[in-house]
This record gives sequence, C-alpha cells and structure tokens, in this order.
Amino acid sequence: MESVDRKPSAETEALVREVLERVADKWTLLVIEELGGEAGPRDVRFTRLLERVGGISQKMLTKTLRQLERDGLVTRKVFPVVPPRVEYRLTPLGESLGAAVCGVWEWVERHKDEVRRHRGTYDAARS
Amino acid sequence: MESVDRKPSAETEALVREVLERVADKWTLLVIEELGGEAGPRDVRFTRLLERVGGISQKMLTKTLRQLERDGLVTRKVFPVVPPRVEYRLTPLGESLGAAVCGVWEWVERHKDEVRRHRGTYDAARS
DNA sequence: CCGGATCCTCGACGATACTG
DNA sequence: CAGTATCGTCGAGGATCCGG
Repeated sequence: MESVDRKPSAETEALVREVLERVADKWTLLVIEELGGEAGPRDVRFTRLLERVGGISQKMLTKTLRQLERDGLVTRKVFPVVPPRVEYRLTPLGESLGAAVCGVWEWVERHKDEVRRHRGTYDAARS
Repeated sequence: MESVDRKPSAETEALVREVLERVADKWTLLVIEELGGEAGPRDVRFTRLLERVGGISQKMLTKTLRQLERDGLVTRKVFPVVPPRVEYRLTPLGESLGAAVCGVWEWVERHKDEVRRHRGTYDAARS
C-alpha cells in the first residue's frame, strides 16, 4: 500500500478539474477536432465550423470559441471586409491539447462496438 | 445522400459522439481516474470514492457508476454483509480508457500555468 | 453503508430576432 | 457573415429523507 494518497495540491487539483470540465463539455472536443484535422491546424471560417460541427447552434459555437480563445487555445482573426470574414485557428497550445484528446477519441473509435455490446447485455439482463 | 466531405461515415460519427458524450460528462473522468490510480486498477468502496472524488454527491456517484457498469468499464461486487459493502473496480476495458484519459490529465498538469496566464491577459484586456 | 425516491434549483442550450 | 440580445425550455445535478 505504498499508497495512493498522493493527491496533488488542492490548487492543482482544482485547476486540473476546471480545465478538464472545460474540455469535457458538449462541443469543445468536436470543435477542436474540427480545427485540428489530421493535416494539422488550419484556418477555418465561422460558418464552416457551423456546418461541420453538426447540430451546434450559432450561440454555442460562439461561446465555445470564446472560451477556447480565452484559454489561449485558438486565435481569432477578423478581416475588415464586407461581408465579415473571421477565421479561427488552433494555437500550438491548442494543437498539443488536440493531440492529447486524440487518444481518447481513438479509444472511442476502437472500442465503441464493445461498449455497445456491453450495453446490450446489461439492458437485457434487467428487462 | 451526398457525402459529407472528409468525415467518417455518419453512422460512425454518431456512435463516436454518443460514447464521447457519455465519457465527457462532469464526473466520469474523475471517477475513472480515481479507480485507476497509477498502480493499476483497484477495488474501491463506494464511500471511499465519495470522499476522494471531492464534491460529487451520492446520487451522481451512483449514477456515474451505473453508467460505467453498463458500458462494461467497471465491475460491481456486493458483499452480503451488514453493513453493506460494495466494491468497484475497473475492467480491462475501463483500464484502457483510463490510460487514454491520462494523456489529457497530463496535458492539463503540464500546461495549467500557461492556460491561467492566457486567461489573465484575456480578462484584463476587456475589463 | 449503500442507494433509491422526491423535490427543487439553476444554468446549459436552442430558437428567434436584430445589427454592423 | 458573424455576431449580440432575449426568451423559454429542459434536464443535470444537489439536498434530503427513507428503507434494506
């Protein structure tokens, strides 16, 4: 029992949880995924994100992007033209997070069938 | 139906998102982290989880554990004694998810200061 | 000790309308 | 096109009580 009572400092713990919750909301991962692509980060227009992240509303996309910007994970470039043109891009920091998140994404893709199978037997066992 | 650019099949996309949303809720990752530790999976009692995952309510812990059980990520062992004793443990599948999640956890610990700094300047710039 | 049942709050989120 | 503002809904989640 060399034990496991190694909690990091309460402050670290809090921040870790905070960032984790930020990342683990309904849309953030999907937006990061969309900005990151496999070919590295790219500039993506607001409207394109709206199309590609299926089901997201304008409001939530804006909000998600603001949070990512605040945390230094994306940059926002505004072109002074009409109609307006705004492009978003992952920063190196955001890119590195995308890489870390990628592990979870891959896990899901690799194990989704197994998960579904478990759900089936679990549900069957109590109907 | 016309193809969706470079996305994987719509069906796969939907499944991935479904499992992702399950995993990316407020408590799941924290509970998995707590069950996983670095020394591999362990049996943990309900009450201990309640203490270690700070801030979680009894209700949400129960719910989270049921979902994890349903997805085949944890096992639940009930000891027929009074007072009741229930232990939870990651399955190999749950363990593998824990490993993937670990990457995100490490990213947060490594970059938390940078994130905090960004937030500071962002907030300062509009106050 | 574990966890189900209930009640209640509150914020996430969507829909819509409006502006530069 | 890219937001902001406003309103309404809905369910996540906390608090509490109870029962095995």
